[in-house]
Amino acid sequence: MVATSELERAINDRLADHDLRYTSGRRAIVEGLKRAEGPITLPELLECSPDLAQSSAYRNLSLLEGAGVVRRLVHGGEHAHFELAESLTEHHHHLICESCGQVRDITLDAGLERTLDRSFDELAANEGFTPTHHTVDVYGVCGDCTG
Amino acid sequence: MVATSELERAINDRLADHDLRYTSGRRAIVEGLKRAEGPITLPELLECSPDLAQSSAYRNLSLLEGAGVVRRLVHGGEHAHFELAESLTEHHHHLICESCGQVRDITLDAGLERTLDRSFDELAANEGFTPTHHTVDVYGVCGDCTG
DNA sequence: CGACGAATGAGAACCACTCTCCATCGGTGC
DNA sequence: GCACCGATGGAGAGTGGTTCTCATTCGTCG
Ligand SMILES: [Mn+2]
Ligand SMILES: [Mn+2]
Ligand SMILES: [Zn+2]
Ligand SMILES: [Zn+2]
Repeated sequence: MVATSELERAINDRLADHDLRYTSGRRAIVEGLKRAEGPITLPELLECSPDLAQSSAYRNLSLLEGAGVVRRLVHGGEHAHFELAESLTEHHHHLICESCGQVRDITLDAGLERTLDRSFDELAANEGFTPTHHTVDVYGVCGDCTG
Repeated sequence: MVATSELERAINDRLADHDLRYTSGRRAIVEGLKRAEGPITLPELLECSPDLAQSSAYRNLSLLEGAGVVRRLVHGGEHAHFELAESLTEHHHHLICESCGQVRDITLDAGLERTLDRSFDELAANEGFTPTHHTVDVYGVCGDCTG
């Protein structure tokens, strides 16, 4: 799930499964998300690919989300953030700067992830809840904002 | 931080610190949040206290949030959810139903919380990030929606 | 080429939430 | 009680990120 051509094929397959074409506009979005250091907002995406139309970018991000290619992160800030879906990259979590809104990826120890999953399964079972996935967000102030 | 009168006093103090009065409308909001089984949306809050004006409720929720009395939870759904701040209740996390949007509280084992905090401190230090708090959200389907 | 459905893009619409503005309230000093 | 004044409430307008509309363009398959 890491080699570029492999990733392109996986994306193509998921789009095909949803009767969607892998057009140049969609490819530009995926390229923008790949090039980014972490999750980015739509304005940031347009900045890096200025020939994308805003409405098309939003529409295609939603379609890509539905096809399991893109993940949307919604926090308190003004814009949602977008990144490639975990199934195309790897399971991870986020540092969120409460000052500038920047989001960065972090990866927890595999053992800790396993402990968390066990704990969630147990808690959820007690509530009649069927868990599918989880998110861990660490809020604070990033290095840029600390000065 | 549990006895009702103690809680009322704490809320009063925090409001006073922010030059805000503990008025009947704000008390109604706090009562609604206390009565609720978990985090609720503004429409749910108005349903339970129909004489609140929407604009006043939103304004007072924001003021209460600023005063550290209320916490706002923002997920992907259409409405934000509101609950009493953790410093007035206790640190906990959330189950989120992806079908109906309902949010329920869960509490992790204290040892696991400590492990998480250590892990976050370490990860954040490597990134020049200063963590202040964290959230853990477990997504899935609730019992009501499973049938 | 011709046809037809999918995709695009400019702008309108949506809607949760915030702001504006004025009436009212509540405390303070006289 | 009364005048004053900042805080509060309520109705409605405004904001802005995101989604929808619809006419046009594109891709694909005969
Ligand atoms: Mn990420
Ligand atoms: Mn909660
Ligand atoms: Zn920052
Ligand atoms: Zn549900």
